[in-house]
Amino acid sequence: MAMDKTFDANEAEPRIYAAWEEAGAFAAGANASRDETFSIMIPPPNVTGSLHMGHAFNNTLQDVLVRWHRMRGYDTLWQPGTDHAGIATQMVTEREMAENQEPSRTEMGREAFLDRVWQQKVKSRGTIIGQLKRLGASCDWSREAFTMSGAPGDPDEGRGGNFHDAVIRVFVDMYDKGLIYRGKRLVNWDPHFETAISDLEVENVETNGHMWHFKYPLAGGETYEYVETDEDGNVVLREERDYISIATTRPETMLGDGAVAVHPSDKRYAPIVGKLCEIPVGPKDQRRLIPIITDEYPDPDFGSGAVKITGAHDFNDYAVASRGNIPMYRLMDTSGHMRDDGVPYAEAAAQAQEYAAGAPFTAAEVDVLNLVPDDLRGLDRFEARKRVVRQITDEGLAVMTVASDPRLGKAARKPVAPEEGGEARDEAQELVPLVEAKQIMQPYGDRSKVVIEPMLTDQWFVDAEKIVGPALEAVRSGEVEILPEQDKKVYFHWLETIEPWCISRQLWWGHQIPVWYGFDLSGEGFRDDECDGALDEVELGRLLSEQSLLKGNEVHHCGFDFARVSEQFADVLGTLPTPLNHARVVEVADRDEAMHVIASSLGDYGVSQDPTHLVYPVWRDPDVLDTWFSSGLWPIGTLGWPEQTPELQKYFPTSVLITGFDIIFFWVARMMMMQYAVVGERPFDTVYVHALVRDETGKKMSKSLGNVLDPLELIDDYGADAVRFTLASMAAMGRDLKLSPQRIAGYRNFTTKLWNAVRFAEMNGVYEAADFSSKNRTPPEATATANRWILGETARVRETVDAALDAFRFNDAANALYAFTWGKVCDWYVEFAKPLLDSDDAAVVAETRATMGWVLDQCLILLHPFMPFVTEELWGKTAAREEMLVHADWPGYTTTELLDADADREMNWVIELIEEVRSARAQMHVPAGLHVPMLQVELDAAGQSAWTRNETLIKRLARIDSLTGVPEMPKGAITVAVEGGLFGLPLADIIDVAEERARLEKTLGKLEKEIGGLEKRLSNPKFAESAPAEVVEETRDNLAARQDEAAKLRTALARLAEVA
RNA sequence: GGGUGAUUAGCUCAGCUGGUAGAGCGCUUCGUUUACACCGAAGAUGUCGGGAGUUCGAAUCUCUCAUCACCCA
Repeated sequence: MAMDKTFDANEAEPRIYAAWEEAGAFAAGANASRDETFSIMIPPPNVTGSLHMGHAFNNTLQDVLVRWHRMRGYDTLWQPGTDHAGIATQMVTEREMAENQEPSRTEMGREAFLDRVWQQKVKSRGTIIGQLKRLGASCDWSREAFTMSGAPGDPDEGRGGNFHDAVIRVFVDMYDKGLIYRGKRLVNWDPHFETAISDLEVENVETNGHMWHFKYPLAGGETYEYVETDEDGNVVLREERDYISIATTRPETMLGDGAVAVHPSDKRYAPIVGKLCEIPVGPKDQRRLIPIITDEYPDPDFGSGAVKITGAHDFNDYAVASRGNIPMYRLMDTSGHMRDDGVPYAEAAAQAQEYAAGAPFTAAEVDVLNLVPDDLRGLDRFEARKRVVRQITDEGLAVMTVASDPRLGKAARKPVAPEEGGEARDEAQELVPLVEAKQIMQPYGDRSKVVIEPMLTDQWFVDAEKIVGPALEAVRSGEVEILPEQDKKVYFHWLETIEPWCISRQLWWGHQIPVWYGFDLSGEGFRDDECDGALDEVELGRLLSEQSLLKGNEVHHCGFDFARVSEQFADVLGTLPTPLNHARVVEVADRDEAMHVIASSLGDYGVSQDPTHLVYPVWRDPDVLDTWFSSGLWPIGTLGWPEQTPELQKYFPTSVLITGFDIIFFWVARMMMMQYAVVGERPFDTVYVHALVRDETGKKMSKSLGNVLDPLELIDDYGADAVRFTLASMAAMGRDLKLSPQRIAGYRNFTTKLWNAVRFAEMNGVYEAADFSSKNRTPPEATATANRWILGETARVRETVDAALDAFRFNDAANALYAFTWGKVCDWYVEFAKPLLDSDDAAVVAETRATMGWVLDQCLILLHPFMPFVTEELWGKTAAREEMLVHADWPGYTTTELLDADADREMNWVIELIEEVRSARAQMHVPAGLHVPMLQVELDAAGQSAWTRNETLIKRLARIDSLTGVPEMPKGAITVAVEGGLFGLPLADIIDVAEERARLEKTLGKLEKEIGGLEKRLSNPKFAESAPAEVVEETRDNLAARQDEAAKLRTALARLAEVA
């Protein structure tokens, strides 16, 4: 069998992967030989996603651990699957629908749209899975899960488990326990997708913005003395004012102001606290007056120190408004346009004025009011901003400043050119509106990339504070380990200050919230004047009025399905007077339909007086759950919970979670909270948090920067093994890794190196010599020092790799294997073996073949978790094997068993000698191919026996043709000094004496520097006292050796001087 | 503003519990030695960001300054 010179990754990888799958090599429990389990849940990629570098990194690390444990005989499960990724998938699907000119989402309606998304899911699911397979991920694909499996419309229903049931069950359970509630709160609203999103889905980006300064005139033209003082209390400004100055970055929200707040300690505004001021925008006749209040929130040193309070459109203002019972007026609709509903402005403003004057109000009443002036209604929020600014400025209510005010930013300060009449103007006199150029943090949706609007809406929340306790305690106590250490702090910090988690999304693709609403028929207390337990006619009349229904409150119930919820509604109805207690609960599409249904049903009853004809319509909450609510259940959900499946029993809690730091909050923390909340157990023992993959300049890879390295292209170019090995070798804990194709090429070369080492063995009959079929091969007995040495080195690297992987030090493991395979096996052992394989002694040849065969097999085994393809290929190509490499037994031999200290010392001496000779030759320009004689001046007993045993290979590798003992170094020879020996190369005629002197002096210089340091250390009496004995001894030995070598070099230099 | 981390060879980075600096890539020179030119041999380059402290001894521990990055407001 002749092997090619290189490994053809493109040809071999798909073939090998198919063979693994064919053999069921990745199935849960495959190759298990012990009871311990090892399980990993894949962080589910988005079902419509494609493999990026972060996935490649993340999954390489998982695969290394999984393959390692599987080979070690653990009962191993790598659970794969994908995430339905609510917003992302809905976005992708809608984009494709638009490209194909299909009807839009709203045109086709919810049910048809969901069918369409399911099609999309089925279509694109294979992409990411196929890409993971190309990477070599050894997941148990027969168990592939999906975070929405079993949901209505799932074309695969029955296969892939029923994640949907688990999710709904958890929602209901948490609802029943009071951990989930509905509330009107300020949430981050995405005007593009028209849904609420969680804090974590908001990206704050520093952008160039403006801060406008406006005057809010005091009501009734009142004035006060405004006094500003410096730090020492000296008055720097004193003037009569009839306004309060407000700075804002969002003028359009002024329309919804409910108050102006100042800090209670702010003396400047103390005279006007409690008075009213006027919002300087809107129709002049209906200018709204709002109170000036105090609150701890305004920073007196920032801006004017006075802050407008718009509770419905700013998170800080929301807090102030909540504290101060300030009405929160919603100004925008779901798409970020100024509201265009409700009564005309004049009417709304009049109502608001009553609230400002102290009239009682409810949140619902306030929310109905539209305080957008008629001329601004329906405008985009940014357009409205422009108009508001213009209106105020035109009216002269902007705070003015000189044109040279540095706060205006560079553009404003640009001097006016003379030809434009600039010289004639006195810039300092010209006043312009104070619009500060300012860097502001602008919130953007992480998916939509549009500016997020804080919006006051009804949403569902998880009361995270109530379930955070066990998640915190588990990490504090060490029940769950988070690596690296620093990420624990991040975890703690977030959980300790956790906010309610908004879990409802106004999307269609997702788990629909299992809550149904109905009209609250008992809310206002029915009168039963006739005391007959039946509804009075007047009440019926009231109910009949749709207007009454419109204003009525709603009740809701939560349950696993409609059947269960309808029982709950029926129970409530049962407490109502006749005929309502006879009503039949029916499900309708939405509130509007419910209104018509109940009205006509009551109408029927009015005529027929037959209570059994009455129906009570309920409608389901249209919202779906945040994707992370379901992926938070990934560990138990994929294992079949709520069923107590054997897999759940066996593999839960899982062993390790490997994930990027960017989803510690999104996912890790939530899995912790939810697993404890639902099953009361930790989801995993250890969390290994890895860094981000960046480009070679350290920038985050992003499509917009165009610096993405596509792992699939890299796999095409260099092979999956090279990509994997690169990632593993760079996986030092806690640091970003900067990836360059050059580095991957380097590791591709490594696979070639390995390939050719095996090729060499194959060409030298290694694989014909022994039986490679047995699964449990023991290390061969070796007599030759080189063979004994490499056995010890093999044991060393095995111990290093296991220790490193045990500690999640992937880079240490990979680098140790690289150094061993290339630096020890290829650079030295293969070279040492050449003369041995050429030996006339058949026993030596046989022993060397056996050793080489075994050592190379160990390379394949130990490298397999990192480079599964090339190793499997070589494993199968070289011999008939009992098992594929993927199921080979991971070795357990130790240095205690295999490391021969004498052989180790001897071979290191041989290596040193060869290196010294080579170095001397190269520096002295001795032709590389020339075989030269060598003289032995001094050689101790150990050196003598080392030489004898390894003569042929030393001669071969150092290009020496003979060794002759001489009493002293001849003049003009090249000196080679090693531990316990002094050699010379008598090449006086071909070398340059001056050059040889320079070479020796340089080496001597280095030695002397070292000797100086060592002597200084040893001469310090405190060193001998305080340092550990072995350190002192080591230092002494070291010094002696250096001094010995230096002495030899000095002698050599002296001889050289004689020549010159 | 709060927090976390980083600063080591030309570049990208290792260096875990303090013992006197390493790798890969790049660079220079040499090389058709029958595994490999995706190779081999040899070589050069570092007051480990500045300063101070603890210690017999600091890249490593402490403090401080500077610069950069990321996360959260």
